[in-house]
Amino acid sequence: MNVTIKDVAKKAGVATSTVSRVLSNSPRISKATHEKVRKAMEELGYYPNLSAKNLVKRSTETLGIIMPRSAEDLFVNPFFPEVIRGIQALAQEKNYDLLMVSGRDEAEEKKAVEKIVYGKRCDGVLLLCSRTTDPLIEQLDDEGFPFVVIGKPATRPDVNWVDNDNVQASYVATKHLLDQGYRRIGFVSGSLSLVVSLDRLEGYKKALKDQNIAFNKDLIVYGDFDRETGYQAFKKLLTLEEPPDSVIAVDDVMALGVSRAAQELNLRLPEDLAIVGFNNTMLTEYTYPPITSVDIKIYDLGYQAAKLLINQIENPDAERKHVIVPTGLIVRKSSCLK
Amino acid sequence: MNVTIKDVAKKAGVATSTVSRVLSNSPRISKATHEKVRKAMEELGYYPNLSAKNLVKRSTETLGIIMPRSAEDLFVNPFFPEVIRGIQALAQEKNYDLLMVSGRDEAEEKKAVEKIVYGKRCDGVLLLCSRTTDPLIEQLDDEGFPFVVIGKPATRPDVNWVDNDNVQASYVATKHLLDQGYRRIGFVSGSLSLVVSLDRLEGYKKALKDQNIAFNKDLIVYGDFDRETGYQAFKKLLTLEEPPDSVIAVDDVMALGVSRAAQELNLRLPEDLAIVGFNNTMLTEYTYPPITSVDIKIYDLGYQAAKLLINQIENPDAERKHVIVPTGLIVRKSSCLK
DNA sequence: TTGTAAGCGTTATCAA
DNA sequence: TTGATAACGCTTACAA
Repeated sequence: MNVTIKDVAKKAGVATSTVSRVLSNSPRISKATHEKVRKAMEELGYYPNLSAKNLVKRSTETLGIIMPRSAEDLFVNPFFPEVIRGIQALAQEKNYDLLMVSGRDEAEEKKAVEKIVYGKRCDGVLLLCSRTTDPLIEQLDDEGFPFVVIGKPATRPDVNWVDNDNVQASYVATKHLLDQGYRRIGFVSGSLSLVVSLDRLEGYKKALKDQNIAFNKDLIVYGDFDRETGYQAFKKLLTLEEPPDSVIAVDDVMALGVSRAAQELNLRLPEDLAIVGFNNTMLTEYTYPPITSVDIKIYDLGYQAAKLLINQIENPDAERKHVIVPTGLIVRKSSCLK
Repeated sequence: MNVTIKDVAKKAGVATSTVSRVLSNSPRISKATHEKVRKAMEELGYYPNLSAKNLVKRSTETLGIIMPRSAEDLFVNPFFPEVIRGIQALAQEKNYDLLMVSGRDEAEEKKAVEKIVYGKRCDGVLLLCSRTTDPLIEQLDDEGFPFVVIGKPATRPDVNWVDNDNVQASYVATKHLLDQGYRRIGFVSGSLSLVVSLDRLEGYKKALKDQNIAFNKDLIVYGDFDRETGYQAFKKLLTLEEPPDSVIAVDDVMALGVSRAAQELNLRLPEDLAIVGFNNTMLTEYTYPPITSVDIKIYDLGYQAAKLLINQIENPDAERKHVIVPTGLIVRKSSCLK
């Protein structure tokens, strides 16, 4: 049989309310009874039933994480585990649990999210990037349910989000290549329907402009955040009359594809071609030479997102916030002539 | 204000128990009232409160996933996201939610697990491999709480687990190299305190024996499941008077380290050196040439583990089970002369 | 087929 | 500083 607060109360010779107070470390309790009750709990092996607690407290101390829908997003890109780590770190600190939600398609996902949101199984949810245009955002927003998006949403930029300054980050990356003497910088972008692609392209343009280098749209190619399309994108760049002397890819995975293509063609890195990626995942070390990458501080993104979310949960009237996580450029062999 | 079962009952002009029956699709309910109640729910925007349900049903339809403790395990090795995918797939099917648990150290983790287990926040837990010698296993086992380990535990091999036949898998990998004509096969192992390392070594030995090739312990070196130690391990093999003509690494990450070292030394793959890895992660495609790897079906491991766990939860007297997930060898360029 | 009412294990209010 | 007791929102005998 299960040991409940009642058993503890009986054993300690007090009322259940007293046990409850001990449980929540209420100050209105004498040291003596506190000890007495603690001892009874110990002896009986008591653990509070969280469902009961949640029911009456109308909160769960749980954050929902809406997972990327596609296997690729989840699996191929090492972004995901790292952002989870950051989220987990804060959750741990604040004593929150983490619930993972997913669905194979939009309908299934919607159902799953509604279940935990309206079912009050969590107090707020985190939306991992890649879904910055998700209808879910609007639904949650209209509902007034606490949530935070990792990655600035295109449709409702006024909701809570954490993101990098991608314009700035891309500017720095581009400037780095220019400083190294590269002049024809190819740009392997993701779909322009993603804010992140647009922003990074903008930073790239800005850096060129600052150095009075004309923007050449032939140098912009598009991939899909996977290795294969990075590979293809670079091959396309090579068909240009004047191929690039360097490449920025908006994701390490695509940068890896570029590196692979370059290797197959016996291009020397960085002499014949410099490569810069984004995200500073461990993938940068998975090729030779290692790849320079913009460190977007994935862990911090997760950590800050969780922090913001918990803050919103605990202060319902707090105003909405946008958190910018600073980036850095990690220079490695692939772009470093000197 | 929150809409509850009472509001629905009132609106539909029935008792709360009737609403509850509709909710659980009880057959003892007339079609007419069913419709009536459903309509009321619809109109009021009713969603069942899961805490209340869990409280009375004494179950949560939630599985706990005990995450790897170290960031490396979680992050560096792509095993993790893939096994989660498998778990998630089944959870989805069976309508279970997933709770992630972690702790930075053993004490913290223990507390977190106890909280959700004794707090009845989940009905069972999954232990991800890498912890096949965890004291947690014994604790949960003694407690009689449903759990499944991914990876056969060293200490209590009689608990529920799912794993591959690693002896067999390694046998096949070794035989493949022998069939290709390689004779001096280096073996980059993980720590021999792990069952998986022992098993894979055994399969290697067995294959050699079957071909009457003497086992040479100098060809066995040890790494730590990361790229750097794979790299170092291979360098060590090269100091042998007669270096290997091929290498099996018990993990793709280490195989990648070997590949890197070989590349730096201008060894041609597979002519000068063949490489075979384990796990068939996408990393095998991240180097040129792509690496042959034993596909241990990570997704299936997760899927089967969740299946076994849910079965144990729903049939408490079911006997313990060990599930073997079949492996395959994915031959790629790194080991394929022909 | 439906309704009544007693829990499930907590917290919170109000008295004492 | 403590104790009764009424919620919290649901399920489930038992009765009707």
